[in-house]
Amino acid sequence: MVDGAIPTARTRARALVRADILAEARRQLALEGAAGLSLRAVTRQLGMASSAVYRYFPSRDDLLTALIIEAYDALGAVAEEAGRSAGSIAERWRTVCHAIRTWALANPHEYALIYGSPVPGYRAPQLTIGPASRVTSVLAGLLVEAHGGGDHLPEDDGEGRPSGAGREELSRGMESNARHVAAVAMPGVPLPIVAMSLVVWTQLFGMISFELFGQLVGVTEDAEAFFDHAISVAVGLLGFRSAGPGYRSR
Amino acid sequence: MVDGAIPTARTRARALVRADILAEARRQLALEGAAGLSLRAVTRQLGMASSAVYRYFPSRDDLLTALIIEAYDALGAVAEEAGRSAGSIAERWRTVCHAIRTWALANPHEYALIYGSPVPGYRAPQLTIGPASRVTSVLAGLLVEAHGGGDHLPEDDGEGRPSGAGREELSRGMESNARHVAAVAMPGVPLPIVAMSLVVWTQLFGMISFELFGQLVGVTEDAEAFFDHAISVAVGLLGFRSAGPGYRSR
DNA sequence: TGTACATCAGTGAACGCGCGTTCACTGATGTAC
DNA sequence: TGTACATCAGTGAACGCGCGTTCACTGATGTAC
Repeated sequence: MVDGAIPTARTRARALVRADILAEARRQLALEGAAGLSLRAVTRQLGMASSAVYRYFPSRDDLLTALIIEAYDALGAVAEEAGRSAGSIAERWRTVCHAIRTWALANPHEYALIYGSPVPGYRAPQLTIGPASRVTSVLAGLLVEAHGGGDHLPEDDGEGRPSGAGREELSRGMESNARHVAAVAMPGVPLPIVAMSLVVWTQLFGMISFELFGQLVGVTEDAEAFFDHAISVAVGLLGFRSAGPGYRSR
Repeated sequence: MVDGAIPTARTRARALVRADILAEARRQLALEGAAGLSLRAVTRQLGMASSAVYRYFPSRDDLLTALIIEAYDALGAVAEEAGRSAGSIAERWRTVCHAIRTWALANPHEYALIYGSPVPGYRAPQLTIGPASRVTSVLAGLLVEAHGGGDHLPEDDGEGRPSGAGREELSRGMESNARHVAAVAMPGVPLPIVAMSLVVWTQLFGMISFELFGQLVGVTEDAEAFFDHAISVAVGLLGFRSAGPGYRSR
């Protein structure tokens, strides 16, 4: 079918069945996790012969790839929408972080699929790179906006250093890391801030993973309060103008 | 066999075979990950009948539990030894963090087993809690030492607040989290520092997980420099006395 | 508009595989007298 | 020290299961003339 041509009944049916397979696979992923995903179980649930799925996905791995892309896209869309919210950069940063956590809590297996331990024997193809970068692009975009737009840093020392911790010089290796990341994702953002953003980025996902994977059980009873606190710290470290009188989600 | 009695030949043989099974299971875990661990493969490799393993482990899950405990204990031992190194608290903190990362890079599947996405269908029994807390106890211990021992905070404002970021009041929920953690693991450490330590803790493991699980590929070429940088930030946030002229591992 | 042919979604049987676990057994090791 | 019995590590066959993938097929849908 050429782009723009009228789709035939067959083409339309094909798209529907493909969507059915993906939906059922997603459902089973949510119940059992990636390791429990089975082509036979999916087709059984759909009332098809197990061999029929090969008309749509060449192998189990390709189905898994499709699910990974879906997950990245779902999270990416959630983050992008949160990034478009009103408020200061700091407030939008908080909103994005909360949106990511909320999505992760609602879709734990999908989150584990993309941020957990790699599925054994599975190698992520290049296809997943684009969707994977959507979330981080939103966070990077807020930093770019902060440094290109009107929201200046409150205690900027003129060389873009964050206040307080992180004042140290960047090591040669770290400066090279930051330079590379800045070139790809954060043009115009001072390198010390870029470096700090990487620290904050790993903290954010580390915290969410710990919460989801059970490492916080018995440690932080109030996981939401902990999350809020960590984001306050991050906002401070990134030097955003203060978000005003105490942001609280919900 | 009563404690202290002379072990019979049978008892000694039993201990050896049990160790063989665990060693082979560990080897397969390192190659394939937890999902690829199979009782039959283990016994095949050892030249035993597949049913023989049931004399040692009642089920696959019990073998997995033993491996999890082994992994926690191995990492715990590494961290404890690093914690006993010479130097200031800040230097020892760095040493411990590097030891954790080094162990994780050398034993990626073991790390994934304990800090990655939960193994589907497996529920960690209470037995794992003790070994699991060894690593974090080392980190907590350094903080306790810093506040009970001679290493005072450089810019302590008298209420134990870390300098720079994190100056904000703790929210009610976060204060309760910190109070609980302090009671269990960090007696005498001011609550704002306890709160900060949780942020730093999740950053540390988030960073290691991201490195191991491939999320840093194409982002931080020099992962070691990034790790160093993040630890510098953490050391600053926790208010340790400066580690002196630039610690660099290797 | 009608016909002949090409496409292709879906079928059902089969292949070959590996898994965890059970069970009746054998023979060596350990224990009580 | 020797004998009778109990313990228990290890065997090998079997059960029952589910998996991914292949393949020749059928019949409905689409296309070219």
